[in-house]
Amino acid sequence: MTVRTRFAPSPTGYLHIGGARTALYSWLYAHRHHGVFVLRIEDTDLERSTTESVNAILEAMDFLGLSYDEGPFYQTKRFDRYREVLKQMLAQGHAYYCTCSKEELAERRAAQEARKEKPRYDRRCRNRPAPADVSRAVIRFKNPLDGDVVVNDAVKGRVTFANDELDDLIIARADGTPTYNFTVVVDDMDMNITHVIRGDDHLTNTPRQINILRALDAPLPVYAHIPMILGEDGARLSKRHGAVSVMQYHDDGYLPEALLNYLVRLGWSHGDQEIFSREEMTGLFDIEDIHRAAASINPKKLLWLNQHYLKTLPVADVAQRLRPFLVARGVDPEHGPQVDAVVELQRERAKTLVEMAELSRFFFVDEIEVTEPKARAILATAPQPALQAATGALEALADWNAAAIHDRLTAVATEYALPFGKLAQPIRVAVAGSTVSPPIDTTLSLLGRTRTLQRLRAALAFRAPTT
RNA sequence: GCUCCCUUCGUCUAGUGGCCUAGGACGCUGGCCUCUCACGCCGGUAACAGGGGUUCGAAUCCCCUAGGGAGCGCCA
Repeated sequence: MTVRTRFAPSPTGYLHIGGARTALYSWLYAHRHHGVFVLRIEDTDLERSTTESVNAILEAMDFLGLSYDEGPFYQTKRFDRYREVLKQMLAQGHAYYCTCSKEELAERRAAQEARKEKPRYDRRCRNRPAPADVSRAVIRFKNPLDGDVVVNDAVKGRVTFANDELDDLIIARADGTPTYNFTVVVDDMDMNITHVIRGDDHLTNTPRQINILRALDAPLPVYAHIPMILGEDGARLSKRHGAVSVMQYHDDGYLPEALLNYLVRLGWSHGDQEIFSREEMTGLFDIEDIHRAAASINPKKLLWLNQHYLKTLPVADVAQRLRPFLVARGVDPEHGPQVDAVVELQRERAKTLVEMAELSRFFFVDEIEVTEPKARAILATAPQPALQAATGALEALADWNAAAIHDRLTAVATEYALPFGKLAQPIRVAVAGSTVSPPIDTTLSLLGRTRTLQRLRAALAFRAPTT
């Protein structure tokens, strides 16, 4: 039997980090077993579902490279099928019409809560004959009254629920539209889903779904309820916790490789291994190795992984991804050194593409500004004669390369009895506009003779009026 | 309130009765390297929620307590 997994988001917002991990695990499990990964959009809540959300989710899946073999299927396009199953269940006595109004239900619920009871439907319509007018009635599932439902969860183990804890849930609204617990069951059945991997907030829904599946005489899938992801402070993830949207991470300069690696390790492990390529995780992933407890997000570790991939991915690849970030900062990547060479230099000092773009800006613009007070101070107190000598020496340099530049600067420093740093720092500020840059020789060689000399002269002039 | 789930360093985790005076990673931190910032390398810090059992032996098995989480919708 081929493994078939699915990811079934509801389009009521963007794809966040928790959903992405659920999708990843389902994707990995399907690929690991040469199975099929299905994408299904659960949009039966007409009020809250939007096409913008659908697009946002699709975009995020694409960014992460979580391709689906089937779908996206939309539940709103399957209403005929749901109606058909509803009709069948009614006919077979597995479901019944209920005419209790929302208000009545709310009243009874409040009363139950006041009595400190578990709020649940009292089944008063269960044994009544079907009402003549069905237009305002909902349809409820006739849950078994006694016995237990055992969920053999692949992550949590054997979990038992008593049927008398479960009430008769609504499977179709008064307007005829089906509800979640019913549509998942029908879809998982129709789509032959063999492994349901989802957040453990669904664990308590599972016995109801199993009961419906049994009423439909359908085989049960394997369930794997993975723990939730918590925010940094251990509280449930929410929009208030910052960049939880996958595409926000994209915008912040994170690589999908890093995100995937971070996510796969959040709740799953393979011994002490930390770094997993997509191929490795696909080959190694197993539900058995999923951790049972909730995990808190650790942004610093994600950052570390991101830099790891910036450092180890092919230079040309990183350069290609850096370009849009340069452009977004008003920089023309063609108006300066080879982006590949810049990446080579910056990737061990930047943790994100955003940071890399900002650190590299000075290579591509015509005019730089020195705004940092510390940088300005260095220019103001620079050893003028040495700086002048260095400018001259560089101007006279035959071959403009890092080694030659280094030789000259060392010679000038020695001549003026300066530690190398005393000469390198003012030059650095002059050309990069900052106290921080890659090594001065490689920086100058990449920047090019013209821009280097322009900026050195500007720096000398900057000092001139104040002397 | 009821039902269910969870509990190893700050965080992610290894660990499935002796290999554990509990390992790795991120972070933090001391040092080395050094023209700045980084990278890299070497070292340090820090945990089995608590209490009872079972056992020759328990992070690992059982029970209780505490704490955290989820569900209890004509949301998904």
